[in-house]
Amino acid sequence: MATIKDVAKAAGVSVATVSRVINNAENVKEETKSAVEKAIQTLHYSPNGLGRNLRRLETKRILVLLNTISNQFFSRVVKGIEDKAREENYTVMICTTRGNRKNLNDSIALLQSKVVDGAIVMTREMPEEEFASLCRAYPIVCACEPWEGNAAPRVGIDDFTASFDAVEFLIHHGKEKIALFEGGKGSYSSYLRELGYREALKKHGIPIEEALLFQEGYTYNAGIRGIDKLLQQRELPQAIFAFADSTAIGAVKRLSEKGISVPEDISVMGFDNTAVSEMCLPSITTVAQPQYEIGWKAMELLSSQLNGVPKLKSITLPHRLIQRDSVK
Amino acid sequence: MATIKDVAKAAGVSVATVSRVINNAENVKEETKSAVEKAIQTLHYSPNGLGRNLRRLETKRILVLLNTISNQFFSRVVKGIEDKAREENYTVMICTTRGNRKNLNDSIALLQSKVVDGAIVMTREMPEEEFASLCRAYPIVCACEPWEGNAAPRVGIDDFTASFDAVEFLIHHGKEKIALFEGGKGSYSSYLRELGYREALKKHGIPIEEALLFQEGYTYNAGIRGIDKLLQQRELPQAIFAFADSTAIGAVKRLSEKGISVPEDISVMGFDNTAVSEMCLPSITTVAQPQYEIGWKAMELLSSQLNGVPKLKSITLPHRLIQRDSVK
DNA sequence: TTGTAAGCGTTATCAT
DNA sequence: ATGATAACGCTTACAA
Repeated sequence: MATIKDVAKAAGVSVATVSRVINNAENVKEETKSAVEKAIQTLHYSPNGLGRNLRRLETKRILVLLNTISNQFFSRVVKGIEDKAREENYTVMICTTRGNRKNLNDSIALLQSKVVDGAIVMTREMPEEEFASLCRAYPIVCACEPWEGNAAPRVGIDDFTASFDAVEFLIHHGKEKIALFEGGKGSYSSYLRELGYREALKKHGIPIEEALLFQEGYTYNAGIRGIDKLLQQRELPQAIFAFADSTAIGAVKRLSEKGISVPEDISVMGFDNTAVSEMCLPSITTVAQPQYEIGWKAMELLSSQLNGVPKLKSITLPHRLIQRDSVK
Repeated sequence: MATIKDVAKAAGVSVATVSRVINNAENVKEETKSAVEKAIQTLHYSPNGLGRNLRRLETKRILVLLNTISNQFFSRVVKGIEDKAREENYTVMICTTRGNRKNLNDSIALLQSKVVDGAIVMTREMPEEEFASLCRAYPIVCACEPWEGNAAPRVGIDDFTASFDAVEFLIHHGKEKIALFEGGKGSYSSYLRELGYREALKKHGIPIEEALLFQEGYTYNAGIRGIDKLLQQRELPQAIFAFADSTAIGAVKRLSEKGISVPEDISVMGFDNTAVSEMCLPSITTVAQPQYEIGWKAMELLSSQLNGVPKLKSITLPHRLIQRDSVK
């Protein structure tokens, strides 16, 4: 590969001049400029980003940290991040942890070793305190997943209230016995949503049955498993509130296999308003999160942080209920 | 941020020694080593990757180039890539083009500027010849999307035969009038699959009706649009073969809205065997691609290329038919 | 076992 | 308008 030196030699100028041409500096004679450009052409020269980054101590790249990319919900958030990033001339690189601590460490190494300027983090495979100290050390913004700390700003919805609203909606539709398919013990968003559920039932004087709470995770198979457990109980609830659309869809699927139809026999409510929730039959009534905007705002916070603005506050964006066919 | 110099000073040694400690070199006295490690601790030092990469002229990172991450099909391929990459000590970074030429250029810049060592490309937003010259210049492996050139190896299925087999399967189920929901004019995989369709009909002496071929793309909405166009024709076909599961699901959805049920009134066949094809109602009979293995093999080819092995041949992996409920 | 110093490919400062 | 040259942070001969 040709380097800046080769180009300089070929064009009969100094490396400084070549650098000026590459970076569109004002003060280069038209003649010299074209000579350099010609040399660049013939040598197929392309500046080495590592050298440039090293010198400038910035990369104009940011990292998006996800558990997995096979998740419709996050992919829409990423779109928001990407669009805002483009506007600010950042390149977005996505890394996935797949729930694996080693992968997480590798990704964090990208921050430490300055391969990226900052990160937007949507997964939390790390002890709280450790994560907090990372946030203090590097430009980091959290998206979606809430946490108790505040070492980094977070952009997302109010999980408690969103859940509260959804449950109240079900209650207004005459449901009292409502099963919860939650996101799993480790998830703080799930924890907050459970609190919202409890509060809503309490407000309406409905007793809470702990046997109706299932901690199977945010996946499709969680819905399958949840139904299998639920069917072992002696009475079916009137509704199921799943904390992810795919879980809701898994539930609908298993119910239908068992000859129970939604929404005639039981109502099912999802969460996230991902594309599938509209695609499936019946379409899923769900709590919409403004995914795209969450991503956009997160990137906005990160970029201002990278431009020296002191760490900004967290942002809570509005959720809303989407009525479709799975709740009657 | 502390640099290697600061550590050297703090530990009272040279930078070379610090470097040795960082890289676990053999010949460092235990005593010196622990002194350096202590200095690293107190200074919160972490080596700057840019300097290291610049010196080594390699990054141990590879790029995965996708159109979008909101695609179940590709996310499974990426998993295969990631797992193999981990085994070989590479970090995977994903960039998306979103069909935008500028984004593609940004991503390619990562190759040119040596931010990554090589790339696995699954999108083709570029004139053939231009892409070929890129492939000659950098370590690149293609996955999934076939192309006529061979400047880079490609890992994927035999699209022609896969389609041929699927159509013959439909014919064996008594379908003769089969509509095709294709991937769009620009897609070479779609083109090959159409050829497979034509060949299968020809073999069984079934005349081809050009009016049954729809070029709406690989998306859910393509399925919706396809049905709307199809319903304007005077007679419904006996089957629809969609070149993507999500397109098949879109078709099923629209059909059901129009009171036409699958598979009773019409059969629908998908392609890819993505998770949703199993999740929806009815579940979709489809052509399975070994996504995970495609990703794994692609990474295998890339890594051998990065290790100096001359460019290897393309690999064709087997497809298979998955019978579910959408074809009767 | 350790240190010195060159060099990786840039950019930026300071002369000229 | 252009050129020398010193960084940027690291690794690695080569010397000691």
